[in-house]
Amino acid sequence: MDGSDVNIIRHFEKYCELDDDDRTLLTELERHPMTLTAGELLWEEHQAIDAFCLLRKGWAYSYRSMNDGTRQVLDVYLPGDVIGLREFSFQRRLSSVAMLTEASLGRFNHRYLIGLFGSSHRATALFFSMLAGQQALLTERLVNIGRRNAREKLAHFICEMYMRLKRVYPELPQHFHMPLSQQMLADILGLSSVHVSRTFSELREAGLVYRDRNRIEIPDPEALIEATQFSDHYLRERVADHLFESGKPWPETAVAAKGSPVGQGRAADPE
Amino acid sequence: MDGSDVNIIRHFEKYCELDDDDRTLLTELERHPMTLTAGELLWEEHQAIDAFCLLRKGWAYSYRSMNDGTRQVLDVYLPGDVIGLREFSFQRRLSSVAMLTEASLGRFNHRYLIGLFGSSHRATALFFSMLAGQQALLTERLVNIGRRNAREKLAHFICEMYMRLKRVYPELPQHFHMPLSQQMLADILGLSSVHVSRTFSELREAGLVYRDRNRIEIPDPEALIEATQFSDHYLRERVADHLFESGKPWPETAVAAKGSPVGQGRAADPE
DNA sequence: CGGACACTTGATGACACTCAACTAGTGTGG
DNA sequence: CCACACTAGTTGAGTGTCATCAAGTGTCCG
Repeated sequence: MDGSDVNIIRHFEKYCELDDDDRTLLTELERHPMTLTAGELLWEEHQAIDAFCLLRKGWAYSYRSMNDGTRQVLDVYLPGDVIGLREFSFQRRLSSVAMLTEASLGRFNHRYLIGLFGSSHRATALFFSMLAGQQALLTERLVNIGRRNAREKLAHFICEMYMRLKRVYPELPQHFHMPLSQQMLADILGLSSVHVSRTFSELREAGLVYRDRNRIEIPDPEALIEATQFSDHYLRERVADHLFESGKPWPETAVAAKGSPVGQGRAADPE
Repeated sequence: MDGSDVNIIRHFEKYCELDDDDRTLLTELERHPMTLTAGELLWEEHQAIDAFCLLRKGWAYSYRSMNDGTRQVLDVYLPGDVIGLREFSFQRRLSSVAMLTEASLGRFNHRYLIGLFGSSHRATALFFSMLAGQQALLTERLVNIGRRNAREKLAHFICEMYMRLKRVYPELPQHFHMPLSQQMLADILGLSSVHVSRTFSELREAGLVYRDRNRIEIPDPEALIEATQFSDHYLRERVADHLFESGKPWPETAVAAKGSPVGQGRAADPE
């Protein structure tokens, strides 16, 4: 289950190879963890920015509150995720962050991050990669909210969580704990909580997803993936190691490729 | 008008201060531009990734195609924007990119970017900042699509474009050229083109936005901003210069702040 | 002049929202 | 141990926003 601790450094190495110096630099992130309880706020929209956080244990989420009292959840964070990276270049928080469970967090600030830029290409690439990965999650959620119906939205989201959890906990069985109320799911998916309830009933009747309180069971993952047309492309970020070998960079060697689209002619491999 | 060229380096300096070496490094990006015509594809989803692009002139957009033939637009790029950064750590394109107008692009690859990580903290921070800024745009669009009705969606989007254009072209008057068909707007906002048409009529009747083909006029920007509750927080990214001075980084000096949320007590200034 | 394309307008219906009543589980206090 | 409150979720009825389909207008362009 997800009570077991995640080895953060080992988790990072899924994104980008690291050497011993990198690892030493990054263990700093875990030196002075703080603990928050479920429901507690990490920070709120509009506050001055003074830190980023590495989520070591537990679940968290970020959200924007609307004037009419509704809200939109932007991210759900799992152990190993870095919170607040997106606000790197802003003066004030763009979203609030709160805990979904008891959680342990390591803090670090801009100077640490910029110091990292100076100390290690690989660590820099790692953070760049994590930011890119979060962005990929966001674009997928955008598609989900903009272009799918309630059933597809919910099924797709559950698929995504399943896949993300599997990445963090490779041994994850076909049932798992997902500490998200139906109201929270509604805030994530741009639905009403009532409709989330109905949609769960639909998925249960279709035999795709069973739910009991916060326990989710996916009897047949393949079937769910098929039903939602889920593709995990956007969850497979990894910085190829050979990129760090010194090689010929563009644009120095670029041939002016006037009029011919980049990559045109290189057809996508059949998956 | 937006026919006039944007000085890219000067544009970058709005995001992060640069020294002469940084500027020299970055001018490389413009050395071998390529030109694409309106409608032309830069790349397609699932293709192998071999480059990023700096948009020097013109407009572009990225999108995801759905199985049912609809699509979701993810970004609209303006001169000075970097395209494809989000795919930094992926093997294949997550979205297709096409031109909205004739456009000029500078290409660069991973090695150039990673080389930059080694050459300049400031340039690294600049790219980090651009990635963060694009993510902020995405989160705002997520809120827009998830939690607002058609009228608010359209008005908010027009506000956003107006503000973004003003950042690139400070002299922008209250009317401007926006090369987006109603179908395209529908694909951006998660609506149907028919409903976009109706919504434009509504905005016209409310006296908020007048439209003639691709020309948009905002007679009273203040009124529109007020009506949409628009806030430009998320467009104001900038890396503070003092962060580059050597100072005490966390987490080395972090005091374990057990149980007390980061930033708690620092109330947001009244805006 | 004809055809393509972008947009407009009307009619109809589906999907999801709101409101409201109800159930089940959980915690609290007497 | 039971009464009560509180929360999360379920279900039904009525409503509304927006999608879809279809017909029609205007403009551009050869």
